[in-house]
Amino acid sequence: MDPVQKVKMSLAQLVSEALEEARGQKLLSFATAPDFVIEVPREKGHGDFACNAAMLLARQARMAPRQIAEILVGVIKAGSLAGVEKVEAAGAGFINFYLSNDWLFEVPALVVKMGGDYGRNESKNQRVQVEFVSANPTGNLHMGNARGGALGDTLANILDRAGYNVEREFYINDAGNQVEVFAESLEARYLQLKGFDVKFPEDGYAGQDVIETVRNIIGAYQDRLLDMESADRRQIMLNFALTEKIDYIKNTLENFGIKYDVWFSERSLHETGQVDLVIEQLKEKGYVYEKEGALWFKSSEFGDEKDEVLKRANGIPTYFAADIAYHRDKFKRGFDWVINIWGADHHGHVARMKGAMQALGYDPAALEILLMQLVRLYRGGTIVRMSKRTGTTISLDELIEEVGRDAARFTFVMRSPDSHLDFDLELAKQKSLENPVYYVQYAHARICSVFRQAAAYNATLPSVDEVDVTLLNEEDELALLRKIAEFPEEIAIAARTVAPHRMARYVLDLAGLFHSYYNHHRVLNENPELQKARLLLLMVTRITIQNGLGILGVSAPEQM
RNA sequence: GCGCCCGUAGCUCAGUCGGAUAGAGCAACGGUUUCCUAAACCGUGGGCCGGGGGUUCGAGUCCCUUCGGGCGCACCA
Repeated sequence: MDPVQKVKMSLAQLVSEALEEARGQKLLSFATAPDFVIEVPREKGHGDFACNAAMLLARQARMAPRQIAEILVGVIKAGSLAGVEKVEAAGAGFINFYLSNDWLFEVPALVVKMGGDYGRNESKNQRVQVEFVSANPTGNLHMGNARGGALGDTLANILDRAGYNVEREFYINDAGNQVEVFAESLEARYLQLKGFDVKFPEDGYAGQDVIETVRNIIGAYQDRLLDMESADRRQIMLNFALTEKIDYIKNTLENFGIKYDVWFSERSLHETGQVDLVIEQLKEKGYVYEKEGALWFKSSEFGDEKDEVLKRANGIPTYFAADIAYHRDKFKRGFDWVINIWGADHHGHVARMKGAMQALGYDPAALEILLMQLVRLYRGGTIVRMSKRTGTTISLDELIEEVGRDAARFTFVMRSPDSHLDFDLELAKQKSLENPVYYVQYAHARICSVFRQAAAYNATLPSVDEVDVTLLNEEDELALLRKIAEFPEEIAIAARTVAPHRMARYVLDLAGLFHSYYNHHRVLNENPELQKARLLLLMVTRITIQNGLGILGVSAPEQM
């Protein structure tokens, strides 16, 4: 059980009882008990935990918060809860609790017992789906896809540890207009390579990688595509290219540490008639009208700026229509929570997609769209311009090649999704404590190094029951234990607030506390009992760092 | 023009439901050190949380307004 949660719950119980007691003794008068919280005060001088019940009750009880706090403190029996050493009213009306360190001393045994599962919250019996990257299978993966990948996979890991049943999904945009253009581009390149003077489509895919793909097609088909109806030729080329591109995407993402549970094809939605079906459903519900030959969805009724076309005048459904069918399908699959990670340039779609779900009778709040801002690449101080025209664009493969998967993943999740990300390639490669990834990994390696050193002295790692954990009474040691104790709660918060970057910060903070501790105290020392206790502290620090890095998809090396 | 996101220390950024004296890293300045993993460690300075108004016991956080930056506003995706 989450150690912090455990303490908070017993303190909350204490406060609830005090409230009832005070009401019973006619010291306070209120109808409903306030929805107070037990929190960790920012200031150390304000105790270990604090409660805001008195402030929340002020209006109802018609009494100054400070006075209420004092009444409650008077009612709480000092010795009524083991480990509570002092309770006092403070500040504007806080109730501060000062605890003995006993609750922290329970932490190491718990961490050792749970091992790789330390941090995991109880099962929620809820299914959540995270859909991310979903890059067009018409080109390379770029930095936006990379950030989305790191964020999505980390978020999925967080949700998993937070007790959800998680599925990762990739939506393959293998239908629609862009795919047509892609096919035309392939055909044009093919004919050009075969010596025909055909002009390349105006908005075609002009990248070098498309030419590569066409070379591969020629390798497979030689001249056999020449004497063929254009439509047939395009179909063959398209199927080949999509397969190749999807394989490429799959491989690259696997190199990045990402494995999907489901690869969902947009084309399948069209083929099974689900796109037309969903348009019909919306029509029946009265959210569709015809204008200038096209079918429109009344998204403006759901807070969108304007209505949106579902089916063009030429009879072809839009991407939006397919996307509605897709999201309907997600809900039909029974997910309690559906999360999408989109680039901020798609924010305009949020309102209408939620609106469409609402129109279909689903809860729009169950659809969560995490928007992420764009990425700017730097090399040292100078920005790396990402231009397809000049060919200076950096793909995810190249990034992994240059800085490594660990540094790339960490850097992408380090910042809040809604903050622009400056990715410094030089910093990410740097082997110094200034590099955040290195800083955290080094903490882990350092612990392993101490263990190796201990082994060289013939000191084995202690088992929990042979250690007197109360010897860990240095400020630094207690701070480390407290941080470790907070890990499960941190996971819960990161999940609840859909904030993958919190995990990176947590692990940085933890590593910082460890480095600082390491610099001040000898683990391997002349006092055998103290040495055992400190080795145990390092063991649980290591487990927590390992688990944290695991969530981030970053390796925890034993040596650096 | 309308909508969304951002604006916090010199720089890059944190800051769960509103909580007590707003934090971290880097840079700057001062000092210590060569010790289980390596130029590391300790300390100091630095802020009208873009501006203004409001809500309340209490606002970086919520509401309104204004300024600045990014993005979006197709029968593209």
